[in-house]
Amino acid sequence: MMELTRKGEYAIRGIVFLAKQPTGKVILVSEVAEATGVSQTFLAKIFQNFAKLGLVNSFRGTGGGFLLGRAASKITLRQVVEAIEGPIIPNRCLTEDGSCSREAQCTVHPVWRQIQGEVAAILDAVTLEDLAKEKNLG
Amino acid sequence: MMELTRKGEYAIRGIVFLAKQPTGKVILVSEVAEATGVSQTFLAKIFQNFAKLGLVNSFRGTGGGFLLGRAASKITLRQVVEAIEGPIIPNRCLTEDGSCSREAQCTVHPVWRQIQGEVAAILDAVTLEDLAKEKNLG
DNA sequence: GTAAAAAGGATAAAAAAGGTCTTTTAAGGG
DNA sequence: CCCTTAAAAGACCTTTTTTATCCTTTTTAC
Repeated sequence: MMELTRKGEYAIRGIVFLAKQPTGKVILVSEVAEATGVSQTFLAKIFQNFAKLGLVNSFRGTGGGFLLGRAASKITLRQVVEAIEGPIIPNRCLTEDGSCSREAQCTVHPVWRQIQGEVAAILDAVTLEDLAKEKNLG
Repeated sequence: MMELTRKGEYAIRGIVFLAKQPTGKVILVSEVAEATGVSQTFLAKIFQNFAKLGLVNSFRGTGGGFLLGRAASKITLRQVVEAIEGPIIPNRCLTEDGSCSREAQCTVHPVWRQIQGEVAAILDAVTLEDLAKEKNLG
């Protein structure tokens, strides 16, 4: 349950790699793919997705590539995950207000809401800046 | 992300319906299916699954049917969800110790662990007894 | 023995995930 | 200013998973 897809996993690896680069440096998808061990074409699609949402900026043609769309400290893990996996929705009936005809009586409903809230809060609290830091070994 | 499948949703509806019945009363799958609005054959599979794990008891033949395998207060929502959806694993690398070669360096890892822990705790805290209670309206 | 009910196996349609191929855009040399 | 080449963007295809459905078998009460 609640498993991140490969796409989501690759997405995080890729954008964290970008976040580790010097500010303003343009990086090729091929570089990111090699460094993260992800298929280049698949990663390219993921980055397209990021670009549409402004999480990364892209430049086409010779000399093109990608860089972060804003400071690493201004991109949360939640934004990254939701860009690729869609909103955090543990159950269909939380998708839209009123879509769950049983909402008023449904005792499970508040549990999903609670999970949704907790997960969102955890992911909101982590930025790419945090993730790009080298971890203390030992 | 983290969406419960239909199967998981039906499973919860079905077993909560069982939990609402008088203790010891044997219920047909067809009854549960009708009451919950789920295809009978599909629900039957789900209940077979529950039976294997002892969450419900089943009786074959004439006069057969299902009832809870133990008191509703002793069955948690987590047990129900994991019976159908499998363990709560937000990322593949949490599946087994050592399976993530990057674990030591991976800065994302602790975030998934935290999510896993929070979600498990929320689901652990809810029992079928809680879910079977009529909700206060108004 | 017959009918009722769950168990189990096989199959199939639909959706999602994963991956590849073609097109468009842009830079730079001649 | 055109041609070539590098690179992202977008369209397309394949595989796997989900979501079922149907049919046969086993079990049990009467």
